[in-house]
Amino acid sequence: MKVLIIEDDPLHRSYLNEAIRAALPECDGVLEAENGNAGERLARDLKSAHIVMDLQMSQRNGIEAARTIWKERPETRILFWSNYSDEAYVRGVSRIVPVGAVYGYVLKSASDDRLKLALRSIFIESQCVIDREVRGMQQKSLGTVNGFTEAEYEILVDIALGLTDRAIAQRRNLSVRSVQNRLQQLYVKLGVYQPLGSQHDDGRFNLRARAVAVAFLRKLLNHSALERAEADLTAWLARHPHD
Amino acid sequence: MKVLIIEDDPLHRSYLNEAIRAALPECDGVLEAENGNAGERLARDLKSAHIVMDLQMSQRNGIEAARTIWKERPETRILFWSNYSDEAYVRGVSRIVPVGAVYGYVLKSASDDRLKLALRSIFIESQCVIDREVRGMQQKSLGTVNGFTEAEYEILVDIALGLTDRAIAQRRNLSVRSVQNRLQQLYVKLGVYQPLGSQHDDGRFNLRARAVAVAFLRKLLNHSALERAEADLTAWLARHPHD
DNA sequence: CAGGACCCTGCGGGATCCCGCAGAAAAAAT
DNA sequence: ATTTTTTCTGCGGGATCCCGCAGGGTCCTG
Repeated sequence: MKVLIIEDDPLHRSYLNEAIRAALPECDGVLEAENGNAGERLARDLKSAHIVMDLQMSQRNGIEAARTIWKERPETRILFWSNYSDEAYVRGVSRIVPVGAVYGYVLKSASDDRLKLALRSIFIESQCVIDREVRGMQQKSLGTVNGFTEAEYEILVDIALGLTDRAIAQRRNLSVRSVQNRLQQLYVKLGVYQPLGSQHDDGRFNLRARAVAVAFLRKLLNHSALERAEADLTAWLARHPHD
Repeated sequence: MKVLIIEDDPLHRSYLNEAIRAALPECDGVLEAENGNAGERLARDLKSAHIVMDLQMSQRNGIEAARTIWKERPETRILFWSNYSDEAYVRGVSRIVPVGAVYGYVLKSASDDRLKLALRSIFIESQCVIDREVRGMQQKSLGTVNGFTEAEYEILVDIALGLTDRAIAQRRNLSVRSVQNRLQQLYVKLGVYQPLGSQHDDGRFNLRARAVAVAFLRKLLNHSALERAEADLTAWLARHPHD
C-alpha cells in the first residue's frame, strides 16, 4: 500500500508524512507532490495509491485535481485535509465525489489523534470520515432551511462572473424572465431583498452586486470556486461564439 | 528584547519560534498568540516587543491587528510572514504602515535562510525587507501602468460591496455622474470595457458585476479586504442614517 | 379528474445603470 | 498669468435590471 501526499506547504507536507508513517505502519511508501498537476501525474503512474491532499493550492487547486483523479479511477480513496470549511469548498467536494466512493474531510485544526484515526478509518476500514464542523456545513448547505438549491447556486455563480441576464438565459436554456425569477429567490435567501415596506436602506444597494458580496462574506463563494467557474465559462464561450 | 509571534497555524508557529531563537540569540523571550485579538492584547502588555505575524487569520485578520498595534505604538517593528502576495494584501499593508516605520514582508515559501536574514535585518539592523515577489507586486500596484489610483481602488471596493451609484456618491461626497466617470475609468483599466466597435462580446457581461469578478480573479480583492471594507461600510451606515 | 404546488414564460413599467456630450471648476504645467 | 490638463458636474437617452401580474405548462396528491 502506498500513500500520495498532495500539499504545497512543506511544513505540512512533512508533518503529514510523519503522521502517515505513524498511523499506517502497514504502508510501504509515501510519495509527495507539491501541487495539483504533479499530484495528478503521480496518481496516474501509481495505480492504486491512497491520497491525502490539501484544497487551496496555487498551481492547480485540490478540487480540480481530485476530479480528474476520480474520473480516471473512481475507487481512489482521498482524504481532504484543509484549513477551512468554507461552504464553497464543501459544496465543491460533494459535487465531485463519485457514488459509493470512500473519502474524508478533516480540518487542519484537528488534533493529531483525529487525523491518524481518520487515516486508518478511510484507508483501512473503508469508512468515510467527515469532520463535525464540515458535516455541519454540509447539512446547512443541503438542508432546505438556509440551504441553496443547485439552481440557485448556479445562478449565483453566474452573476458573480458578471454575466447578463440574457447571457445567463442562453447558457442555462431559460427565458430571461425565469432567470430574473431565480435571481429574486436568491436575493430573498441571501437576505438582500427589502420588501418595499422598510425604506430605511432603500436604494443603497444594488441587489445583484450585493448578493455577490454577501455570498463572498459568507464564504458561499471563494476564490477557487470563482476560478473554476471562470474556466467553465470561457470554455462555454468558446463553444458558443457570439450568437 | 522580546519577540511576539501572531500566527494561527501551530506548525508554522513552532517553526517560527525555532527560527527566531536560532536567528536572534540575543532575544530573551518568544511569545505566541494564535489570533489577532490575542496578539493585540499581548502587544499592549509587552511594551516594546518585535512582532512577526501572519496575514489571513480567522479570528481577526493580520492587517487589522497591525493597524491597531501601530496606532498605539508606531515604532513597533513588524514582519509580515504570509502565504500569498495578493495585491489586496500588499496594498492593505502599505496603506497602514506609519511613516518611517521599519517592517518586512516575506513569503512563507521563502527559504529558511531568507527568513532568518530578514529577522536580523529588521529587528537588529532596523532595515526594511520586502520579498522580491512582493516588491514586484507593489510596483505594479503603484506604477501608472496597470496601476490603480486610490480613487479607483476605492470605487472598486464600493461596487464590490454592492453599493448603488447614489450611495457611493453620498459616501464619497461626489455627484452621481462623477461616480459613473470613475466607474468608467475602472472598467477600462480592468479591461472590461468594450468600445462599441467590437460587438462580439456585446451584451454578455454586466460591467459592474464583471469588474468585481476580474478584480477577484486578479486578487486585487480578496476575502479579508472585503471583510474590512464591509466593517467600514456598516460603521459609515450607522453614522449616516437613511437621510 | 379536480385541485394544488411548483416552475417557466411574456408583458409592462419604474428604477438603475452605462455613457456621449459639453460646460464649469480645480490642478498642474508653461 | 495663461495655457493645458485633469476632474467634477448636469443633461439626456438607450440598455439593463428589478419585479408585480397573469397565463400556461408539469408533477404530485387526494
